[in-house]
Amino acid sequence: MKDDLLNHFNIQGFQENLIAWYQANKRNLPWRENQDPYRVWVSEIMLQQTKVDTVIPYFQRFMEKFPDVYRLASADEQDVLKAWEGLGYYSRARNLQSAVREVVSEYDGKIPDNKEALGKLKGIGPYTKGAILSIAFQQPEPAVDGNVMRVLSRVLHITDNIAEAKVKKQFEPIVTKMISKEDPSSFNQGLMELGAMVCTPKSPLCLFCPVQEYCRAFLKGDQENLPIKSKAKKPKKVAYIALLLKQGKEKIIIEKRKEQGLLANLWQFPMIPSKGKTVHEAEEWFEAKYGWAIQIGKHAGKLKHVFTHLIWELEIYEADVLYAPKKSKLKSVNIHELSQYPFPVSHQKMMKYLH
DNA sequence: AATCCGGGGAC
DNA sequence: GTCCCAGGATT
Repeated sequence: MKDDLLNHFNIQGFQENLIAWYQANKRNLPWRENQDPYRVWVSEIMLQQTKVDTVIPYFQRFMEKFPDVYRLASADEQDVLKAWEGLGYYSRARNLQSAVREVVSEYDGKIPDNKEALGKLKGIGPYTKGAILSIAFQQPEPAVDGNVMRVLSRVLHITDNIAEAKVKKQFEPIVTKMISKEDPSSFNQGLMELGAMVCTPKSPLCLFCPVQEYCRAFLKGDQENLPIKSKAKKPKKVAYIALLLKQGKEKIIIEKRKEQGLLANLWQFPMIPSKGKTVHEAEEWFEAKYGWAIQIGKHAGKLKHVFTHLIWELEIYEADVLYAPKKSKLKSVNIHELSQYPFPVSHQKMMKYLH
């Protein structure tokens, strides 16, 4: 990327227009009620790859349940995951709690206000570090997210592929040069708010843009073609037989997922990799893996669930327990107790087939 | 540098 | 269907 991007750029004029627009037009959001570093932190984690409107109710409930670092640090991880249920990227919740526990044990419960300590906490990367330092502590640190890259690639007419890590990193020194020393919080949030409300991915509202006069892409009529971003590859399909496995009339069998990887530590109905398997082979696979003898019965429906890099194709079957070992990975619970466990959305959809 | 990690909403 | 969202961790 060229290093003379800002040579003939009116940084002060850009700052003034952006901050004035932000102050006049910013949305009333729950995490903007004050600058409590804990609230800023939680909101920034929830907002990773997640829209504002999705986050709002989760943030409200999370703050009622875990109002400060001590309440979150001492909580049961399953309760934290339950509060995160449906929000996705569940490692965010587990990393957040792990980092909060470190803040309690190593920093006397006070969230660090320097980038060295903050950046070492689990789940806090370059963006979140800069967001907390600028918003909660008024430090002129860059916070480069997707909005900021889109806005600045247009304003400065940057044509590098923003999907590349090295290109992303190059936005940080640029923001460091552009950021307001007087109000870094409003500057960073202003860039993001502008990206969300005006400088949108498609059909940006340039006629209402407070920094239109500074925008090189608008000058060239190029705003619709920026930023440049290579496409992600398509997710792979994986087929499963998913079981509504009953034990008697009231009990249903569920299973806790592994500690690592996809949907870690969430609960699910038992799933059998079904590629090339007959129903009978699925029963045998299940007995070999769990030691439970089962009988698969009626086909109850099918579900397709799309992840970022994966597609689950679930064939849902009712099934009955013929024999259960005394000790098992599987758990037998009353149907009315299912709501106490954190389930991924795909398996919440499965619950509709229960009767 | 590439891959993994959710879910939803706008179009 | 496509895109992408206040990204980070792992390999």
